[in-house]
Amino acid sequence: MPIIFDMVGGIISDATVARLPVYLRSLADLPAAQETCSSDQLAGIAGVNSAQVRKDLSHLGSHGTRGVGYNVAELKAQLRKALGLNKGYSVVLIGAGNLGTALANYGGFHDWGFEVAAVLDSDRKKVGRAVGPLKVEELSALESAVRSRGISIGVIATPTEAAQDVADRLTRAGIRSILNFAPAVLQVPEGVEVRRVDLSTELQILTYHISSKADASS
Amino acid sequence: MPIIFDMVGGIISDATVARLPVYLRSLADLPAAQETCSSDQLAGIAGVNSAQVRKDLSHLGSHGTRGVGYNVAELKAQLRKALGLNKGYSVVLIGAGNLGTALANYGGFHDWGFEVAAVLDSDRKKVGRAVGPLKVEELSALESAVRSRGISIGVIATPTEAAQDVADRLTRAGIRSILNFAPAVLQVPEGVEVRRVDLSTELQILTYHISSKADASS
DNA sequence: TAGATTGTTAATCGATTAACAATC
DNA sequence: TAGATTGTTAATCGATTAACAATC
Repeated sequence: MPIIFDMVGGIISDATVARLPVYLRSLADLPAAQETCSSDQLAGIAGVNSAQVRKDLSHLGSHGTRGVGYNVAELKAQLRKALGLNKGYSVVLIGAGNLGTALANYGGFHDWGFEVAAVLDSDRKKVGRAVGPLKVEELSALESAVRSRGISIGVIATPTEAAQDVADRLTRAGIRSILNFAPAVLQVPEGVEVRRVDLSTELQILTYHISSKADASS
Repeated sequence: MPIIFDMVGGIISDATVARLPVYLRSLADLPAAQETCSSDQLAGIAGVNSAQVRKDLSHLGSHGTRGVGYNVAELKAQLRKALGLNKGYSVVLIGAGNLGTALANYGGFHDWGFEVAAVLDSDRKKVGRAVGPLKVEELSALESAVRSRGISIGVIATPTEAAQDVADRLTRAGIRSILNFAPAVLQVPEGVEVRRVDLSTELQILTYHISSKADASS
């Protein structure tokens, strides 16, 4: 389990880190005029316990005001800073199929300072095709693209069979952060972080609950 | 926290349920000839502790054989059954943009018995457009589609602003399981399960680690 | 039998949350 | 001041895992 030292010298757990983007997102749902926000209100929007909000935010060295709450603008800035969103990040996207194309065109990327700097595909037929402002490149261009364009994040949107090979290439090129949309469980060296986003896993978790509710009521 | 009774009358935690699809997926990575699989091997592929594998599988009423391991085919069948994958599920997809189209065309759906039975969009310009074997329909067709086509799962692939309204419509139509790709935190009534899949959240978790590693080494 | 591996217990570990003193 | 809300402690709760008897 990765343990990261925060600014105060303590630790921020994975669970807390995973909630920070949700808080940031939740703050956007507040009325624009609202300058201050209580842990209770934020908890309501984010769907968590208010003590948890306060505890999570205390890791940021965030300073709310007792009796008042958190300054919304300040809190947003602190969350952005904690998440490292003050820098820009270049992303390489591998796989220019349906999903890859959708991801490359996804506007939400830019809002948080992410830029798709390269789209690669091993399929010769896709190479050269336009994807947003980019052209699909050969997969063999991966290493040079990563190095020359300062890419720090790899997004895998290939078929399952290709995912492990792509992950290997990414780690060999020095990438330490991978977002994997292929329904594969990747093996990567120590120090490389993989986040797996899998549509079928999510659907299967839903169906588990559907079918166990049906069982319970029969 | 939703607590579900399993076949043995005990409970299966959310964490365990979330690992079941990963085990199922991991079994596919075994050599085709391999008939039996130990918890240790499965743990290696799935990236978890072997005691956890055994504990998780024990909830299924699964019966491995001491000294031998788990019968692969049998275990697959048990996982599928536990996840409710023996039934088919009809899915309504709302939002026929880049992501929605990619999801509708995603082949992995079918592999697990999911069928996209309707694609809806509130944008008149998209209505009528072909998406795979379907035609995009008006959002107002939601309720009748859900009822007449036996739809039990809603997938939201709309812009953020529209997501809450769509969630409201889905729950009003009787949907109890929602997969939400919009970067919104949805408010839904008790008993409705929402799973949120958010690209920017995932990327932000990655950047947290990138930037905190950079801090630690400076 | 000896070796392997499960199923399960008990210990550990970590995460959540209630509660409340501090304080705006 | 009185009311509100934070920051933090301590209690609870739950999840992970080491360990090992059971047993193939």
